[in-house]
Amino acid sequence: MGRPPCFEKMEVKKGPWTPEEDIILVSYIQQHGPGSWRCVPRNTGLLRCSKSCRLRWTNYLRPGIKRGNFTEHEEKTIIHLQALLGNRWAAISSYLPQRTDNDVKNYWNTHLKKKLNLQRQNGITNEDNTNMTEMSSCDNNNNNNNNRRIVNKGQWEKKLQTDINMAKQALFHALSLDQPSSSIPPDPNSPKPHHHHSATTSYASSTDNISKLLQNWTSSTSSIPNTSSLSNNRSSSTGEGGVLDHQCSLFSPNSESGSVDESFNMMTETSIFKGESKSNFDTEATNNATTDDHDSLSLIEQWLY
DNA sequence: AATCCTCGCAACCGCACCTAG
DNA sequence: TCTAGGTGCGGTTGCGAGGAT
Repeated sequence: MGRPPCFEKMEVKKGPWTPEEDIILVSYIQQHGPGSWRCVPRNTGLLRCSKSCRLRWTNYLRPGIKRGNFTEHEEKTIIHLQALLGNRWAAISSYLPQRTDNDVKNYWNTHLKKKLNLQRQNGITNEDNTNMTEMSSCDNNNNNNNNRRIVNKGQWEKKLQTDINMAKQALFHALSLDQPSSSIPPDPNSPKPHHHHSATTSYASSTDNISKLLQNWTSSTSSIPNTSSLSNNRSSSTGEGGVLDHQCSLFSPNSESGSVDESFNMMTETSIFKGESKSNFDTEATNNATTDDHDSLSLIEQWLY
């Protein structure tokens, strides 16, 4: 029973992705849009499992991904949301459209957790850091609050409960609006809020990662891999850097503009991956976004910061 | 210069949920 | 309604880079 398989089982390759594989995947997604991951390996000839393709796209190749150091703003957001939501990285990262859940998770595990533990041990006193300590004590994996020197348990629980109630109110307010809006963070309790949202939100905003990748690759080799998807791609562009040219023509030239709102506007205007963006964002609804949306968002932000 | 150690990140794995047939 | 494919998410691992010895 069940629906028929999209492709027969085949040998899968594991380990790091090569630039050639990246290009194949990117060019395929350019043509077909993200989704139907099960069919990607068969249609592209990639010897990768569908999961691997999806992961590579969402965590690395997807345009608009911001790499490098986290800002203080982002750090605070993660700390607060982690305290509120626990280790729900997809939900947390949906508040940081330029960051992937994997990035957030890694950053938490490698930096923030350590940082917070250190501060806890040092018995920090300033208010901001105290808040961080309080919040971190909610870490699902760190339930040992034995070292906390801040306030007594009753006090911080009370404070936390107040914070959670405020957040709930803000979220309820935001989500109870009639139309969806890109400026409203998705419901963190929603089971699948992340990938489509963040992917499309920033989709047209930046192609830095892919452009750099392609530039490096095209400069290091004189021939494009001979795959059907690539040859199709090249047919629609000119010259040696066909794939890159194609990308540049598709994506926004304002790759350095960091604004999420700008990115979203660009996305709605120049929607490329129609399947993905259409299913998750109604352009009309976005254009009709009211000032209430902004009020709601600012309420959440007020609480956060 | 060689070896060891630590850290950060990309990728994999397994589970849960959703959905088409 | 049941079943199996498809997808998303969180935890974990493995590897490479850089620093320390």
